[in-house]
Amino acid sequence: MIKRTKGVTISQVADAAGVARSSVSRAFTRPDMLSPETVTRIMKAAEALGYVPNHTARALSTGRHGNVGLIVPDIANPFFPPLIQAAQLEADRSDFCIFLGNTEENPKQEDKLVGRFAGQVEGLVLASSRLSDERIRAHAGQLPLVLINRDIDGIPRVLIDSGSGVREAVEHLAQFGHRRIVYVSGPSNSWSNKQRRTAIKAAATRLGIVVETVPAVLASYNSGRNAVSAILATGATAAVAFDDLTAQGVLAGLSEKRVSVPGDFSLIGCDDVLGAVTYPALTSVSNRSTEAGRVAVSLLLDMLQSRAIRDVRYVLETHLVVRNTTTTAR
Amino acid sequence: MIKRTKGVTISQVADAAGVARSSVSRAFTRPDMLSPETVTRIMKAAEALGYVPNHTARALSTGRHGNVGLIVPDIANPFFPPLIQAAQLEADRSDFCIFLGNTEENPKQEDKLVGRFAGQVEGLVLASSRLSDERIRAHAGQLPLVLINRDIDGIPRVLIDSGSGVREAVEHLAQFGHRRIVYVSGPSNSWSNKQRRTAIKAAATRLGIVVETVPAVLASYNSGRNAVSAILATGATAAVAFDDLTAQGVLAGLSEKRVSVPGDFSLIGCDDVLGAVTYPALTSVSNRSTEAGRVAVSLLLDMLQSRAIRDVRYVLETHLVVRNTTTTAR
DNA sequence: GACTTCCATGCAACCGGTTGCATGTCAAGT
DNA sequence: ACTTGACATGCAACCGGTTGCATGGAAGTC
Repeated sequence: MIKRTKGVTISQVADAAGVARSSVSRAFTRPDMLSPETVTRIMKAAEALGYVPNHTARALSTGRHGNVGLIVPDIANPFFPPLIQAAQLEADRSDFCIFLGNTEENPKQEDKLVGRFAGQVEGLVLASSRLSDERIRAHAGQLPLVLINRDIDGIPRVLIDSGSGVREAVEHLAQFGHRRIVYVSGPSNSWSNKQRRTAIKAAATRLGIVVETVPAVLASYNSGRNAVSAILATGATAAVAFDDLTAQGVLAGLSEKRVSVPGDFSLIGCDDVLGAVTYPALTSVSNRSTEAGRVAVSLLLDMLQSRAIRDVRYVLETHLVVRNTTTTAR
Repeated sequence: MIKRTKGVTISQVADAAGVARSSVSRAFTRPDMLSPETVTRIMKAAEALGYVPNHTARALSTGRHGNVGLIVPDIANPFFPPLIQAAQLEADRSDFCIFLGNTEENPKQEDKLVGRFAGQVEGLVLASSRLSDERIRAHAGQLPLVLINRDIDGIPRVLIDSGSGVREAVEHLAQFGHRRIVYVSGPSNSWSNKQRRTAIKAAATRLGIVVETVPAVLASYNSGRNAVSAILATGATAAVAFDDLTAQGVLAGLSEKRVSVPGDFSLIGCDDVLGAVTYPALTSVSNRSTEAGRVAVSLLLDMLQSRAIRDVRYVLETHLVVRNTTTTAR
């Protein structure tokens, strides 16, 4: 049977070392203020007792928790894990901890999480937030906030410009002679979705190509698969999907309907999260989620240190990664 | 420019409502102790000032943080997101928050995270921990701990018994006439890896089948792919991989080498995280990670409430899910 | 040897809540 | 009318640290 040791406090260490509580505190936070002998004596006593500073108490008196929150809509979406990892790594470099929240694409849950985190983190990164501008502004009034893939004036933000990559995608299809294409859209309250749709329309118009939009509701394999009938009904010869997951679903749906890719139909994903693991390997718009995670946290820590709110707008460009799901129009 | 509002404290609310601080506190935590009129008066004042209780201060005096930690080795591994989601959902039902940590498969990082979390959570779930038994025991002495896929006496644990499914996998291959198979192993410090290897050997021995082990170092697409030459060199006609990701890598490697699956070679994954999205759809051992996450958190919350440490050993059975990567031995 | 300086350390207030106990009030019981 | 008790509220200590200021002793200066 394992038994729990109750916490050793600073007072016990102080008694053991024969000093005041304040000295123990200083031994840990500002050892330069104490004589070296006192520090070692305190440290020895602390070690012997197994003392470990109480994070909560420290946070209460200093107002510094040493953690930042990161909220994402869906951990299961392969777009986010690299972003999370990079954020964690960057936070780690400054001895900060990341608290991760998953909202299941649900604004109410997101709101709740932000409120819940607010008291225990020094700042927050909201990735692909599904909240309204108003709610985000309100939260930004409470604590330092950095946004990823959400463009709101006055709030520091890191934007992955899939526009550049999507433009290349449309040009790529145009070169292959496609004249009628489909955009398989994602979540309607997603900033990226809006951005991609806009970029596709603009590029297509410029090149004299017709674009139709087929909604896939969620960014997922199944909604992509379910969208296939609608896609084929448009008579298009190629599609660009909101993301790789959706594209993968479309790929599966097409194969079920005996539509060969790229022979009969060309397909392009977005975010390049699947690499070459689909069959055939998916042509996709590159992803900068790792940089986005890193930059967002770095920006946030910067704000915390300088206690200033900057109106930063950091844009990361993307490009088309050509693989095997695109070819000449039938 | 957004400006930050500094926190409203309980004293300000007390002054505004003309009551003592303790009454404000009670209005929020035990309103039944106060007269209804006082409660509404306090609530009105709190509302007007925009008061929100300070989580840290509360945690300091009550010792209850209202969060539990969840530490996983690799968020990017599709085995974990469903587990994380389920854990979060279960925690939510009791108004607990999940703090997620990612260790990048690194025991040192894991140790650090546990220490870091220890002060801010009431309990911890370690999923597929890469720590030594000693370290885990040491941590269990500090705070309530529940393990997933790690079997240590005296510490509550939830185990996904892939043994049952793996046994079915071997029997399935035996029925198809395979006499020589390979186990593509995973991380050496993974409990699941050990469990699976043992189960395969046992089942194979019983059925008179030869098993060779080829290591894939990490549980990943690339290590699976890189293991292919070694796999083929054994002369085996089928393989069981540590997990689906590894299997997917093997699948890709085989296809590169023009070895057709299942025609020339049969392949079985583990954890069934890819569903039917590979091509051909992967036969795999089912996964109970959702239940594992839910049960682990529920167990932990239970421990927190009853302040007792139970020696629970919760086992979840698995089964073979047959798809299209297995057939008669060549 | 007296006076200033500086450094190491202690004292006590503070962070923002919670909670056991004391106090005061009012209504019911006898 | 006096006791009793229930109930609403306030007081003050406490959770475990941090930090501005006071203090005392040793070293430095003339």
